[in-house]
Amino acid sequence: MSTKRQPKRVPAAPEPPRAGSPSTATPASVRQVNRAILLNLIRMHQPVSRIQLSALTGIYRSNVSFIVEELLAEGLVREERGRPAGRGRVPMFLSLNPDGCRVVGVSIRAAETVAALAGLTGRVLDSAAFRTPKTPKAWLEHFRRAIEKLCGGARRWAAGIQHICISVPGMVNHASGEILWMNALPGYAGFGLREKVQEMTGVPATVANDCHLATTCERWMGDISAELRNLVFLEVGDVGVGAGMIVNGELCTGHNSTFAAEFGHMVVDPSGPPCNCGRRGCWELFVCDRATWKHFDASTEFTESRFEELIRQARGGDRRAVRAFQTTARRLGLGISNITLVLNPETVILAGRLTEVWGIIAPPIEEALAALPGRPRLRPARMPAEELFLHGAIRQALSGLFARPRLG
Amino acid sequence: MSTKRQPKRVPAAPEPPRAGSPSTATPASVRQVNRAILLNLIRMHQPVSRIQLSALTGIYRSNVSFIVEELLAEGLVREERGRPAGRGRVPMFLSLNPDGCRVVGVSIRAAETVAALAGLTGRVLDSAAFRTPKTPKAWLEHFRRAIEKLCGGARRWAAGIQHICISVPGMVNHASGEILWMNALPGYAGFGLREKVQEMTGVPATVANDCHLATTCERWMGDISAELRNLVFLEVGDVGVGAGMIVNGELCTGHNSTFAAEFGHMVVDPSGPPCNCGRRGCWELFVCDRATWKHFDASTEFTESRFEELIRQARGGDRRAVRAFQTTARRLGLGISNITLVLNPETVILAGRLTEVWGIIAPPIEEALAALPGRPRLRPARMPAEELFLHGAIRQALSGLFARPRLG
DNA sequence: CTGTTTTGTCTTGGGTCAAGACAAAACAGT
DNA sequence: ACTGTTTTGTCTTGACCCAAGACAAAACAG
Repeated sequence: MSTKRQPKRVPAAPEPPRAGSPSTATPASVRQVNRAILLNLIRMHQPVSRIQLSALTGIYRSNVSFIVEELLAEGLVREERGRPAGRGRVPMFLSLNPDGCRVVGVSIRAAETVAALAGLTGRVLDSAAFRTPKTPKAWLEHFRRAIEKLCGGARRWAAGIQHICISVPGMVNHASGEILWMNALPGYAGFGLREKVQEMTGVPATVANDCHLATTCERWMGDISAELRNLVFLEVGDVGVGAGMIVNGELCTGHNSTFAAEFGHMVVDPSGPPCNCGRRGCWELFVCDRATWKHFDASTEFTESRFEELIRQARGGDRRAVRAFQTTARRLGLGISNITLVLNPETVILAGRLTEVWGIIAPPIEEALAALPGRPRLRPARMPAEELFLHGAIRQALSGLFARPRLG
Repeated sequence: MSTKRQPKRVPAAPEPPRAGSPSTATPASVRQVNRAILLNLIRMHQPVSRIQLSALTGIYRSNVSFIVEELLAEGLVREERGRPAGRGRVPMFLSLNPDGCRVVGVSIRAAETVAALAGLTGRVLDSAAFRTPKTPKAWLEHFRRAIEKLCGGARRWAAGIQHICISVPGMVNHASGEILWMNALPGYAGFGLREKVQEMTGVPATVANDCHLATTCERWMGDISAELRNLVFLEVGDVGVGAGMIVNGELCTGHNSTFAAEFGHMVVDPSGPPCNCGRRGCWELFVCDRATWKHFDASTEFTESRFEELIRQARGGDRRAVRAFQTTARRLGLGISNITLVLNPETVILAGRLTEVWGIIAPPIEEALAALPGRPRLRPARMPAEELFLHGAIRQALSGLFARPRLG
């Protein structure tokens, strides 16, 4: 009989740390840490051989094999024969098993809600959308039908879904999963979204701010070489600025898990126009799309179609349109300068429709940053904001599998 | 022959993580984590028995004993017989051994430099001061003599000192230990302070920004019950505002380890007076002591003695003096509001001479914060800023012994 | 067909912790 | 004084985890 050691088959339920006491380490936490490191490396380098993982981490060959065996047994990782390259034994290539788990990411927007089913790699397998209703109760009913559609009918109701994460365009309590308020949908304020969704589906759920999810999503998709430990994400919208920030490699959600990075409401001019937050001269009043429109034509009202036309004109080289965006960009530069002085991020990521005229807005912003000591890299988001929110939710729903335990 | 397990006697040299690769966990890192947790708990709860430590952490009795044995062997912890309380075996009380190690904390100020010798508990055993010279070369010479005095003469030169940490009132590169610039002492710009000190003394050294050290010091001294994971420290000085911030339990030093939390240079009024940072309307122009003096009497120059007189008058109830501080407090409130919206800290700590009139400045600040969603606690620093800088340096010099390893 | 190289598996040994038996030292009650 | 109870700490055992290296498998080179 072989004495070959066998990996435990745990369902990978990450235990919450005992409240109050510092989370101590046990021999098992060593495995949790290394396992998470390897799973992340497989995600980033796939397809990858065991020996490459060993070289990347410093973990010994034999132990890489042992941990990978556990991942294979759980179905998170897939193995296939690699191609012979030069002499030597042919390596086995490891990659994430897209069918290793099923999660649902949901993005609530003022007009529409989208729910997407995704596998372990985060690729969307199927999605369902509905007009966002005015009341959370009606939303729940629509959401039930969307989930049924994604799962292939009421029969297989929520079968196999491991986690649901919901992106909310407003302030939420990340800890309790409660919506505190949404500008566009006041009827949802105070709604215990997470609890209701969990009750209905029987699946663990998470609720988070849209821009916070976008921030972690940008990092998730980031370069392999340069791990971003300090970055700021800014989404310029019609009437405001949403934002998220990663400090020392961790998303900042504030001490009571409700908000942080509300850069839009920094006062940059105490004698400026009143903001509906109750103060005067908030930054977002100067840089949102409405403000850009006002710079262009103060006499007519802002509408989406007019703004799109403005973008087209600016791209076409229309002087007045270009100047409107330049004015906004200078004010963006002022605020980003403030942010840089406070956080000294490595990268500032900009999202929103005005990134469609990146060639126009980037120079004035860079100019404002030029004189600063720790000048950050500036770049547009990798995809439109709406997609970032949805993919951020999917990523967050998957994060339990990839997260390292906190020790100490 | 006994098979009793014996603790390794390692000199506790924390290995730097291999650059580039994520730091993996080994069975040894488990011990490092738990050892750090126990040492911190002994510091905070001393005198404390092994059984109490076991209850606080969840680490089993036997293992607490095993780890404590290691700490005793290294001389970091001291054991004494506790008092019998009720029946049962008399517990042994553990506490930090003040003579367990020797470190030196140094605070460079514009006028004076102070060097202090301290033991494991952080209590100052002896100190030496000298006028800060204009050039770093002369400073090094003075510093050598100060160290000699602290060590009891040239004979026992730097003997037994485990670490030196130097607080600098300016911008430094925490990673390289280089001074980038100091407002008050321009001659030091570009000086590789850490390397020079290490060369001269043969002792590992750290160089850090004064307010960053004060920030971690306030946390170190913080309540046992409420571990502060998000706090902001602000020091209002003659001409500027220094600051530090802790996010998710970690000090934020920015992506290139040079600065962060430069709240003083947030622009709060783009049409305000010019700042010597090259921009206009920086916050510190409105809230520094000079600004307060100007609110009181714009016709005469600011001097230290006049400002002290102003404080006395305000404390005495002089209407005009009180109003000058109230004006400053309102502008402080504006900036702290901005900071709150960005960081959502649990606590904001204020230091500087204007905290001597806390009863006058606190209400206007609280008023500005009242309407915010995540209203932070506001409190004055536990000790004068100069002492915080020095004790912060001492604490930082000790931190290697108390820090947990980073895993992942 | 043999030697070399590369990749992965299996065995061994050491570190770490949890669990519980055991010892020591106090008090309570008789 | 003596015994039982309670509390604290020590020692032993077993399980988990990793590093190191022997060994096996599978390719190419000559």
